Amino acid sequence: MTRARAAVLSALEAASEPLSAAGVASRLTGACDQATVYRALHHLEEAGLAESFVLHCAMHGVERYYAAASSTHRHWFHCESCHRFVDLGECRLGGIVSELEREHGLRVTRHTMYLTGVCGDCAAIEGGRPRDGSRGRRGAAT
Amino acid sequence: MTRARAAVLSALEAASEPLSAAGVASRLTGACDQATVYRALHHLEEAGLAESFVLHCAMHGVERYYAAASSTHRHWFHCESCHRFVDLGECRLGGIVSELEREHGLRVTRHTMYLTGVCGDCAAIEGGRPRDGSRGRRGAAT
DNA sequence: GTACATTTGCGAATCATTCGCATTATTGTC
DNA sequence: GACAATAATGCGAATGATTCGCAAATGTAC
Repeated sequence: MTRARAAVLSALEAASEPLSAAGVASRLTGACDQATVYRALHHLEEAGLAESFVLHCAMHGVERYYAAASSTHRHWFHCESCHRFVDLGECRLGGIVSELEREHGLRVTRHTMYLTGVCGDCAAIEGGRPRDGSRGRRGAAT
Repeated sequence: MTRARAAVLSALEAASEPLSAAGVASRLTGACDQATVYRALHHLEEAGLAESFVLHCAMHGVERYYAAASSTHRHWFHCESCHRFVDLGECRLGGIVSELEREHGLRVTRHTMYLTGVCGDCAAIEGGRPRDGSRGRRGAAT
């Protein structure tokens, strides 16, 4: 594995939540080019070392987020107030997915699922700004 | 409701599957500006008349797809061969979502779920091009 | 260590989506 | 039905994530 790819993979593994390409790039000290980050992320996903999904959030717009692949497929919750992710743990959709697969005669190769709303921390602060609201790049948080 | 918004809404209602902004625009005879289509789609979604999700497909790239809101929340399957959507019917995630909400102390306001793979028709054609593969705009179907 | 195959950097290009602003359509009110 | 106030539309340009082309640099097999 090349240096750039290894660096991108460790960034994903070190993170406690999915990272966008920009998020990965900002964590790479020996900065490598953004095109390389994108290519590395593609490569890691194809190699089964990372999983990704596309999510829209008011603060960051539409971006693809990557997480290092764990032993089991996982899903995430995204807080629309603090813009952090909460790990929802192992996927529980197996039953529903195979049910739908059977009922509709499909061959499902992949599924995407994520929840959005307000996390416990932010809910506790009664709709105000959470304790860590300092992560955005692009404004627009109404 | 203005003419443009009404036109966009009927396009969504007439379609048997979710449409991207480009898809809506291409079905509007008395063509209105693309910016207007985007604004109308936003408006309809805010008004609860449409639902949307962002999906990536090899042929069309990342796009947001809109469907006229029916009485119940629905989910879709996207075929990676013919690039059509299959309606999976009423959402069955209620149980799982509230379970996760409780377990993680979240307030879930929205969830996104979709399946991708090969639909029955395409599977029957053994990996070949399906009967209707003539819908793409941007190349890249490897 | 050499030669060949890959990957990286850099800069420019794409593509969906959004913005600014002047013009036009809607809508409630007389 | 005409009028004023408000919101929506068209047009053109801008934005932001992502991708491409190509030359230089790195990784890998022998």
